Amino acid sequence: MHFTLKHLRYFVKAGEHSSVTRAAEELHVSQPSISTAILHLEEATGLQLFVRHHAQGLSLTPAGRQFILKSKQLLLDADNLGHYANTLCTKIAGSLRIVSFPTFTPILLPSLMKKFIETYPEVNIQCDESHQKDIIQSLMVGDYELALTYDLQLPTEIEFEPIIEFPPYVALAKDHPLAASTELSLTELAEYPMVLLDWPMSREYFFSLFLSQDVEANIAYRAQSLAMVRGLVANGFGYSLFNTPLVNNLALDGSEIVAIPLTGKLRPLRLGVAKIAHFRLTPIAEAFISTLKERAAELAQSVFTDQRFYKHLSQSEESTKDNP
Amino acid sequence: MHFTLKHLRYFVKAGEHSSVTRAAEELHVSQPSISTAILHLEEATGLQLFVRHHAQGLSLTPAGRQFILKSKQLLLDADNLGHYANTLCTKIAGSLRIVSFPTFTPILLPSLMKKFIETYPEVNIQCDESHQKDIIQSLMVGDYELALTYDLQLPTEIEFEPIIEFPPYVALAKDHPLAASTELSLTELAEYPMVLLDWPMSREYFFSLFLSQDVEANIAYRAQSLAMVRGLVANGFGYSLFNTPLVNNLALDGSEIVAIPLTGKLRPLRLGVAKIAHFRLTPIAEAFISTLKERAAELAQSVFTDQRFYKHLSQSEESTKDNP
DNA sequence: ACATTTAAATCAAAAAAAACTATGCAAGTA
DNA sequence: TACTTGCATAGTTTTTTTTGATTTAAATGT
Repeated sequence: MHFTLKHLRYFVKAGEHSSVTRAAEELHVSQPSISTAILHLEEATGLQLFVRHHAQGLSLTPAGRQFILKSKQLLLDADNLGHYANTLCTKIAGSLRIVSFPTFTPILLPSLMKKFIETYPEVNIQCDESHQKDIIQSLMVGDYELALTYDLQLPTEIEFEPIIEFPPYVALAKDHPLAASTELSLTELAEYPMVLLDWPMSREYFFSLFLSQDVEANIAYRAQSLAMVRGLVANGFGYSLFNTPLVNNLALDGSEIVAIPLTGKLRPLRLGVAKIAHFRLTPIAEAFISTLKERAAELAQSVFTDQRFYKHLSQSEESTKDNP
Repeated sequence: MHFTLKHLRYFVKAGEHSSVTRAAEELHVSQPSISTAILHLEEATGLQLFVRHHAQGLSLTPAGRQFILKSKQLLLDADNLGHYANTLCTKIAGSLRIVSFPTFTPILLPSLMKKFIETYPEVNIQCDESHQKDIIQSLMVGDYELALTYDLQLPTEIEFEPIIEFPPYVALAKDHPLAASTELSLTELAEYPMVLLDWPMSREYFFSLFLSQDVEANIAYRAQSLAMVRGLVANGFGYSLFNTPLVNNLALDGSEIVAIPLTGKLRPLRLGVAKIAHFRLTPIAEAFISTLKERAAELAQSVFTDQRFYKHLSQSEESTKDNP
């Protein structure tokens, strides 16, 4: 025989008042409900919890006194669990786990997380990086509540809300023959050697761009990291196509890169938040999304704008780097 | 909306197995039971606990992962409460509260408690002293589980099990005119001054003895403590009637007392254990009663026997005190 | 590509638990 | 002695839980 929290609640109230009737009043139930609950509990525990006094209530036995203490504690714990659940789903406190696609993560997330933590200091953010397939997989399994990624290869079970649009652009070494162009087409580029970011989803995306222009890319080098692609481009191994803003035009070895806009109708990449469809987000996640939107708007006004069109980028580069 | 321990149990099992079906199997309930319990819990907490996967179970959300941890803890606490109750009503460990009548308490209890604690070192005994009225009162209110007292003035709600019988005897100063008698009757004593232990129940008992012999006592002094009665008797203020064995024949000031048996049909006092009728005793109390019975048997073979008949007492006194 | 399997949600019906009203009973109170 | 108090019990009704059957939708196998 098992006891329930309700049994304990009834018992504790009766014990506190030394009265079944008063417990019933206070709990807004009938007197027999309390009475039978106590009987049940005595049966379940094998303890005699009360001494009954005719016409004047009841009083706890020594065993009952010992048992009521622990019972109160358990009820408190149960209430706390309820409150905890409530906190999890209403208060902006606790922890948030997100995954993000690696290209823009180091550009976007550090400042975003900083801003978020300033507003909600009680939140602990864990942000991991994964490729699209793993992002989707771990979202589905519940390892993360949210993902920041591109709207590519998403299954129908994943809901996507776009935030920023990134058109592709060309990245060249400063001394590349085409480095002085104000804009370029994929057709013009095709004959030059290209450095490819050889990641599952990115690879297919770049190929699709060339396909849409009916040309074929001349892949000279493949690299497995963005830093390596930048390094190869800056050192003249070829051009490359990027979507995420360049922001900083130096490769890790200090050599310079130039960004040039592309002509032609090319599908841009849309960065946004992905989550499981019809998934009820915690308020932490909701808050994170709105902070992200604010931050995206800010960035669109500053660094990202310069990047999106070559003019802006070159202006900012000329003013920031070449002039002084 | 409230959740129950059962809901938590179902949820935790499902979470542990990432499967409603397997949880149902393990808990020997149907699959819909688990399913609805989880739904209910999600409703009650406002949390999305699981991500559902068609045809391959479900997985905990980050919030669900946080919630399941605390849920497991609460379930453990609940189980522990059950075990605790079980311990209280089966294991000889914990605490025992008893009351005892003051006349024999300092003679009987110290050695009895020592013996009991040696066998059951995990028990903590609290033994208080009270007069009969308070003993009964506090038993009824559940302040104590057991009482050690005499079978006098007990209401029907109190169940009494006799353990030892104490006939009354006379206590005299060593130099009292009657000190050499081998036995005495109340009629012989009546003319001498008597020292009365002036306690509620004791008083009535001693009077009833005289009443049964159709004589009246000559109360010269009244005292409110046994030690004082012994002192007065030893210093020649009068004789007194005792029931509890003398054991040690010295008053607190070192003067000596002599014990002499009484003739005539005199109601003895029966010492025993009292508890509320139909009250389910804890195993600690049960164990205590059997230890008490053993100890009573031992004492009846030694000190108490010498006391009950004057011959034995004087022998032991002569051999122990006068000879060396 | 289609059938089969897997596993959760849903539905309606049955069973169990809990609640209520009314009543009984024993002791205290007027 | 009649009246009140307060817990226990009985019988009913309501609510909750459980269940078997069915549905749904994705994964798996041929």
